Amino acid sequence: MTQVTPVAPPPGPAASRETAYAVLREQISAGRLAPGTWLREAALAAELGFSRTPVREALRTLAAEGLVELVHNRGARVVPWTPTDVDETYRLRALLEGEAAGLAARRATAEQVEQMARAQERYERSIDAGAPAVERAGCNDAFHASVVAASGSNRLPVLLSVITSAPLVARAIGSYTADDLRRSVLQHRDVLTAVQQRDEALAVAAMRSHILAARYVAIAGVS
Amino acid sequence: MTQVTPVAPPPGPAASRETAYAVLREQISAGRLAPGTWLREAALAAELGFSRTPVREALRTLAAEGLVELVHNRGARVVPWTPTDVDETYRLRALLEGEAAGLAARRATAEQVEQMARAQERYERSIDAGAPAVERAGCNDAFHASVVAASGSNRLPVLLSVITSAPLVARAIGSYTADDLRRSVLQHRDVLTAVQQRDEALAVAAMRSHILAARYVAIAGVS
DNA sequence: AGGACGCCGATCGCATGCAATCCATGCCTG
DNA sequence: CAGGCATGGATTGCATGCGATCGGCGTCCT
Repeated sequence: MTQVTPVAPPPGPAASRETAYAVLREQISAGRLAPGTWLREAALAAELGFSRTPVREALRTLAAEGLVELVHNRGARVVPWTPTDVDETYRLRALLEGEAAGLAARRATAEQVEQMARAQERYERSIDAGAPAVERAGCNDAFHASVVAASGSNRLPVLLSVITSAPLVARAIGSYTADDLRRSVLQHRDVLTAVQQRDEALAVAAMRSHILAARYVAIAGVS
Repeated sequence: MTQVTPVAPPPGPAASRETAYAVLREQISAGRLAPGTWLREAALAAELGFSRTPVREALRTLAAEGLVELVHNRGARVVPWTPTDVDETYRLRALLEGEAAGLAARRATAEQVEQMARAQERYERSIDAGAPAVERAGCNDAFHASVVAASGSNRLPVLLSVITSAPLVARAIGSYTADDLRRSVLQHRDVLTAVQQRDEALAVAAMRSHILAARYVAIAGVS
């Protein structure tokens, strides 16, 4: 079986469950745990140094997000990502994040717009500096998160977390060409400008086209 | 504390967890467990006749769906539904179910279209027969579910289950006027026709307007 | 009297044990 | 030799116990 990273004993409340969740999610989405791999509670608990309970709860969370599939008395199996899945995910992201951008344009506070602008600045700097893919991906995530936060919706973050596989996006960003990166930056800027100008239609359209365009790179990443 | 229905010992695998989940979800969404109520694992376990483990997992699922809020060392608190929440939920449903209807128009199989037609027939019959609200709501759900199924998407059902509170919808349908019911039936027919005619634009628009219109009744139901 | 500190109870987080269930393997039978 | 069946092992589902942590309340000090 593929080895999962052994981790140090963590502090804080609910730390074991969250650590198990974070480790598994990272390993699965990064592809280190191949699709089809069986994840056994006891084995994971032993490797992570926890008991079965937190591992079990982490697996249930992952199952709710669709990353693994629970089979009674068999264990949890990593579900495979087909190009169709990625396509579907990105289309839904475009729908939901487009809505988020539109809401942000309508009702973001000055503070939230400021947050978006800072995130965008960091994103541009990380690209100009030729930062490693994981850092660029983090800055990209931060910008998207700032838009969702600026939407003021309580449910959009939940829905997006269900369908957005961060490491999948990271892998896609890692394989961006120079042109892809430039386009990504400029599309982010369009979204930012739209929100600053309270241009709802542009905000929706810019975010939608940004994600629908990124879709192709992401699809290529899994096929 | 509000009493939860004591239930008989259930059969089958994972029965305790699923029963606890079903009971709690029903009680919460129907309003028998008032918003703000604290749900304690030990107390629920005692009332339901299970141990804390399945209750605990049920609560985590409910928290993931946003029905309750977990607070460390305090318990789970029933999250209140404000008119704003209902509005937001219905807008997102309109977005997602509109997408579902569009996809259905594009790629539903003959079998799936047949399913939709049957569900619609049952809905119309239940209304003509003056069936009780809970049955009308069930038929309504069945139609919407048939559209989502016809979309062929694996993720739309998951996303919709996260934001759709069935009993909330049921309560709204219970307070429909005769005109509301007629409108609902006719809008369903528009969706069905659109899918049959492979008219994607109409499918999206009809479903969206159907849900956005129903929104006002639902909002009135919680305020 | 007002505020801060410390103790105590309540509650969750995690560990572990037991029982039920399912799959696979090997044997027996036709 | 093929098919069905019984048995054993592996795995999850659930129960329960213990420790950690947080909130509430009383008390003491200022």
